[in-house]
Amino acid sequence: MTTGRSAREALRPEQFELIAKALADPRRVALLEAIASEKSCGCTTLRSKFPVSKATISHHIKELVRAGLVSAQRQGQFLQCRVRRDVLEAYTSSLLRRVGSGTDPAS
Amino acid sequence: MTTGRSAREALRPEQFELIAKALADPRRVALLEAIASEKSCGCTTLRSKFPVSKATISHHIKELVRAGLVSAQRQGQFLQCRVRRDVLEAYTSSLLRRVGSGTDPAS
DNA sequence: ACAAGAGTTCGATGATTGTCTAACTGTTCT
DNA sequence: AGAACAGTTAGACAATCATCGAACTCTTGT
Repeated sequence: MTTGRSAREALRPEQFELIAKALADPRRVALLEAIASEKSCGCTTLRSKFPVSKATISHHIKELVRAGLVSAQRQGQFLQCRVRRDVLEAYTSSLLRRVGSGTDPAS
Repeated sequence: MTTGRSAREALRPEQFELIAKALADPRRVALLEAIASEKSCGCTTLRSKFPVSKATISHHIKELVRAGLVSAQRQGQFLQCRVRRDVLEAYTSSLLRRVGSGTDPAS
């Protein structure tokens, strides 16, 4: 389904920073991992996997959405969230590009 | 010089977390970027590029070394530090692998 | 031995942040 | 309408962290 070109190009510095900060908390990465591996991933479902309150889950999801790593939409009373793998890949690409040259003497 | 197999395989969770935290500070990423683009990169050289004290530079470098993203050795009174690009790549690989499946319905 | 320079270590401080409880909004079902 | 459930928001608190100045170690050159 072609993914849309969306985040394939470079990230804006602001988003780069938001992503890096979002990934800095191990719990949040675990959450991201759980979202990626689940089909439906409401707060309550996720909450049953982590020993944190639903307020904390909600907060983490908000941060992940703010960083662009996750897209979420209400489905009735539930929250449907999916991992934006393209954004994650854009981040890793940007990171490798920024810290790329220097080691290889070919440049 | 074949790089050694070093960090090609998966990172230990502990190091994964250290790296993520190390990359969370924009200044530290900028520092990492500067180290990657410079040949010699002592604290004083780096300090001239960022408006921070040498104590702060030293602290950031220590964190980068602790995370394994940079290797540093004293060369006389100077500090010689290089970016461990293999470790950075191991991090991005681990990240993509962890948050990998789930979006594609093929599994 | 002495001075100057490069980097480290030590507290201290202000800002950020992960977490909680409690109160709130919105949805679904009877 | 009312109860139960899903998620959000607000305020508070503790922990972490980036930063600094100052004192320290180690090296180099005189």
